[in-house]
Parts: sequence; C-alpha cells; structure tokens
Amino acid sequence: MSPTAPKIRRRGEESDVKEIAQQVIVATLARCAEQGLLPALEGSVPVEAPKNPAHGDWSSNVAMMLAKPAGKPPRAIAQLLLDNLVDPQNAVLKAEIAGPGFLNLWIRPRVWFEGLEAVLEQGTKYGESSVGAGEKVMVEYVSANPTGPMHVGHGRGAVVGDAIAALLKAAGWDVTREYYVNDAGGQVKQLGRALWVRYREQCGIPVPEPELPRPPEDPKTPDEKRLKKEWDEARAKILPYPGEYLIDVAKSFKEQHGEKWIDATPDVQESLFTDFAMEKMLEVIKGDLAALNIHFDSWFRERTLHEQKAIDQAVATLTAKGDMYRGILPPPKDAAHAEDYEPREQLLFKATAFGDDQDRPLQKSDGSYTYFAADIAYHKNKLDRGFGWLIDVWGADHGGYVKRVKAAVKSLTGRDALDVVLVQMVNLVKGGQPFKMSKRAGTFVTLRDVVEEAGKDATRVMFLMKRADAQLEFDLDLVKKQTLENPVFYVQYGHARCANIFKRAKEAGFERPAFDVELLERKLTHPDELDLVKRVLSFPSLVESAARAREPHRVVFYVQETSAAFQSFYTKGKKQPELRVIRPDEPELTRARLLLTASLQTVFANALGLLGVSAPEWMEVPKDLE
RNA sequence: GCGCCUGUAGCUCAACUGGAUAGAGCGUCGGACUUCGAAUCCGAAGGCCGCAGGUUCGACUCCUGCCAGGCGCGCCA
Repeated sequence: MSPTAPKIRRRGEESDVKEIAQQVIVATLARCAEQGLLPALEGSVPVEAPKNPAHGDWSSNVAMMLAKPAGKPPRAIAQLLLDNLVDPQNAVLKAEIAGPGFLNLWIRPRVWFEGLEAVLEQGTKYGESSVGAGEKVMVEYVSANPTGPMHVGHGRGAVVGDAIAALLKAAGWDVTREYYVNDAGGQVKQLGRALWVRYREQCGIPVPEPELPRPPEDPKTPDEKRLKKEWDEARAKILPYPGEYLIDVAKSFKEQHGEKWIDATPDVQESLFTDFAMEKMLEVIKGDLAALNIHFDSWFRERTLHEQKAIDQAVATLTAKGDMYRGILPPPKDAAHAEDYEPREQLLFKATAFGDDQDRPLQKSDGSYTYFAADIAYHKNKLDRGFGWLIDVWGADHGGYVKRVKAAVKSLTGRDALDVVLVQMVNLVKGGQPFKMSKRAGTFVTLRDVVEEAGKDATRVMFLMKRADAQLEFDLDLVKKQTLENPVFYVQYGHARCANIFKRAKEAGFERPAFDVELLERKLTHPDELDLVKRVLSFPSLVESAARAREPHRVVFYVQETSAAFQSFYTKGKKQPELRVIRPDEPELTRARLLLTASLQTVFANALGLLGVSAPEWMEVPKDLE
C-alpha cells in the first residue's frame, strides 16, 4: 500500500464508509466553529445515503439546519463548509452543493473496495454488530392457546416474531424467544370437556345433538338465521372444540386409559382430560412451528404464575406503588357489551396514569383474577428474570390490549420497557377470490397444510414481504406456484446464481481468490461494479435499522434490490463479453469479479439466514417452464 | 360512540422515520439467447401518495378535521 493511499480505520465488525463521511462533516463543522465562521451544531450530524445516485454517496443537510442559528442562507453555509472541508484520510473524491443547500460527498472507490475485506473476513458473521450491547431482550410471540393446530394467521406472527428475534440477535442483543402457554384459563378447560366428549364417542357413545330443531345448512330468513345461531351455541356447549383433530387425541387417550373415565366428573374433565389434550396440542403446535423452522428457547406456562402466587405479588407491588384502588368503572361504550353491565366496585389498576384510556379491573365478579392480572404478573416475571427490553408480538385482535399492558410495565419499571408489535390480519385468497374458512364446509386451512404444500421458504417469504402492521393478502395459489410469479424464487435466485458462478469458475480453473484491494481498484472499473460494492457494504446498517425498527420486511427488499442489481450487471455480459464474471483470458479481472461475487453471495446468504429462508446452491427449473 | 392499524400504479406492496424527480414485483404492451443459468435482462404505458386544511426552506412521512376498510371496547384468553 502506498503511503498516500487513503487508509480507513478498521474496527473489526463495522468498517463503515458512512462513518468516514460523517467524520469529514463533523471535523469540518468543528473547524468552522473554531474559526468563528459558524455556530456549533447541537445534536448528531445527519448524513444519509441519497436515493438518487446523482446526489453523491453521502449527503448532509447540516447547512439547512444551521441556517437559522447562523443567520445565513443554507447555500452560503454549505459553501463555507466546502471551502473548509477537513479530510485527513483523503477519502472524498468530490464534494458539491446542491438543491436548497445539501452538501453531497462522493467517496473514492478505493475506500469502498477496502470495505470488502471485512465482508470476506467475517463471512457468515458479516452484518452482525454490537449496537444491542448484549442487553437482554425477550421476544415473545405466537403464544396461541393450546387448543388446536395453528392456522395461517398464527403463522404470520410466528414468522415475523422469529425474524425480529434473529435481527435483534444479529444486531448484538441477547435474545430469548419465548412462547407463553395459556394453560390456566377457561379455554383449556373447555378443551378438556371437548376431549371427554370425543373420548365417549370412541367408547361408543355418540356426541349428543342439541335438543333443538335442526336449522337449514344455508339459513336465509332472519328466523332461520336465529335458529342456526341458537343451534350452534347449544352445540358449542356440548362440544366446544368441534375440530376433528381431537378425535385422534381421544383415540390415544382411550388406548392409555381404557374406558374407565366414561363417567368422568367435570373436575376430572378439567384436569386429567385438559392436561392430556393440552400436552397433545402443544406437541402439534411444536410440530407446526418446527415445519417452519421455528424453535423457542423457552415455553412459559401461565400456571406457574398461579402456583407461585405471582399474581398476588404483582398486585402487591402495584399497590405499594400506589397504582391500585377500588372503584366503579363506567359502562362500556359499545351497545353489545353494555347490556349486562352493572355498576360494581372492584379492584382497579390506575392505567390512565400511564397513558391508557381507562383504568382496568384485575378481578372478576367471582373474585378470581382477570387475564390482565395474570399478564401483569407474567410481564413482571420477565422483568425479574433480567430482561431490560420486552417485545411482544401479538395478533391484531389483541390491539385493544396494548395500552394497558404497556401501562402496567411502565408502572413496574418507570419506563417504556415494552414494545408491542401488532401483526395485522391475514386474509386468505384463492383463485383470485377471498377465501372463507369453514370447518363445516371442510375448507379449513391449517398452517401445516400450507407449509407442506408450499414449503417453508415460500411461506416465510410471503409473510415477511409486508410490514407487520398492514393487512396481508395470503394467496394460497401463489405461494404454491413453482414459477417466477412466486416471490420466493427471486429472493433465493441471487444466491443460487453466485453459487453457480463459483462452480463454473472452478471448472475454468479459478479458486476463491484472496482479498486484494489493489486488484479490485485496478480491475473493477465499471460503474455497476462499484454500485454493487456499495450495496454489499450497506448491509450492516440495514440489519441495524431493521432490528431497531423491528421490521424484517426491509431485509426482503434489500435482497430483492441487490439481487436485481446483480442480475442486471450479469446479463450485460450476454451482449458485452468483456463484462462477464468468468474471463479465462483475463485471470486478474476474473479474480476481481469473483471477489465481488463472493461478497454478494455472503450478504445474500446472511440476509436469507436472518429471514430463516434457505440459501440454495442451485434451483431447479419448474416443469411448466421447460 | 371511543381507541388502535391501514388507505400510494390495474393488483400486491416499498419509500432508509422530515429531504431532492414517490419506487419494486405481478399483470399489460414492445424488445433481447449458437458461449458465464432467458427461473434472466432492457424498454414503454400506468400516480391529485383517500379528501380538505395546517406546521416549514421542504410533507407520502408530523398536527387537526372528515371519508373508507380492518381489529378491539369490565368478569374470553
């Protein structure tokens, strides 16, 4: 390396070109402030990557921000900065003023190429950082009641939660993935009752019909509709979970216990039968999750809270803080729920003091705790286990619950230690039409059905392409298609193409080359190549921002865009052979391009890894395209 | 009635958290393979960013009010 060559500071994990640009601006501002040309800038110095490449590699709007305090027009300030630019590393190729007063910087290619060394050195670890500083964070997701197999909507929460956890881990947090098992409420008791009914069925006692006139399958008149509703309700009382999956559970219960529980008391139904059914359901759920390659570090059972008197303790803690009182709640605003309201003094949590719309009850009229009380105890338990940051991934149907739980956590910690990611509803689409699931019509689609037919990669990509807080159309046909309409192919294809290039290169006698910045600088002179290098090097900051924002969809877009840029360059080699990656007549050029290819393959593999999508070496052509 | 989420190209969605000319995929139309994978690429058409105000150098982004869709609204979990 020549003495005059720009040399960048290496900090192991993030040799970031953005840092260099930022340092230039910071140093320049400092010099201007010293010389009394400009007032000092409060806060951090904004440097960002413009969308439009004509605006440079990095752009800063400091001149606009200083316009008011300095009492000078932005462009004049930008000129001042330009005249006093401090660039000890000689990293800046060009700097100019543009638009209303942006200061745009172009960085020397050499500096960019230097950055690739970290990519190749770190390999599978490239993109990781330590911004999380090892802080313990818990990501709780899925937490579906163990009363049946998972449906497609659960799958979205599962995949999004899993990807968020992976992102945070990559960004340096100490992540624990936890599933909260609601094994204490009325729903699992009903599951036990339902199992008992199915068990009796196995013993030859048919499931009783409601003692009501049977309504028509397709009710039309209001009378028929009312009749059907009543019948359904009566049926649900007899068999709260009508799904066929309980039949298998009943068979295995009978195998194990024989017929001695035919006349089991309700107590036994809600203990022995409940526990048996629930454990089976948890196995089913674990299997559903495993099919998506999702594995939890911890399964936390609500019952442990009750056993440990944790709810009493949590209430005591809130009481000691002065956030509990006895009072009467106003009636619900909505007519449907106001009907059976009666004013009653009860134990209330002062949620309004922490941003909720209403204070919230912790006890039911029979004196038992509400679900919310248990949830407070659960979140307190998480905090007690040393997690400084809690992330809950919930379905949109729990949206009304966010404020009160955040309020409780704020009361317990004095800060906003809980973030809730609400995953909006999934609307199934089939044949271009909204697809309504109906158990009776046999059109109930489980998550497992989809994963088995479409594969985990296609399913995960479908869920991860969109922001969690937007509703999602899940196209049951599209996710199964083995064509390029299915987004999963393009997402994976960039990686497969890189892998294949190395296969071809080997056949042509090229091994994976060692890093050589001189070689890169000398040989990679095409603008597309430098553009690709920049995209590769933006990966760590992408991971960091996606992690902070808890938005895994950004990673999908990154892969698609980077892949598109690479394919575009690659295809130019069809018409311009001088642009091909493998050029047996030009070994140096080939080696340089293989270095670029290797770095691209690394970011593709790492990005796919964050998404939990496999990175194939080769992808078969689907039959209908041959 | 109240709270939360959403409204961007024909369809499905982005837009780096206030930046410069709002971008992709699919679909449509038109092009490109005797050689590194055409599962690809190039180009075109397609937009009052739901509507109306406001904040400022600058708004898809923030504030207010409407309109539309979704979710929820003590003793379900």
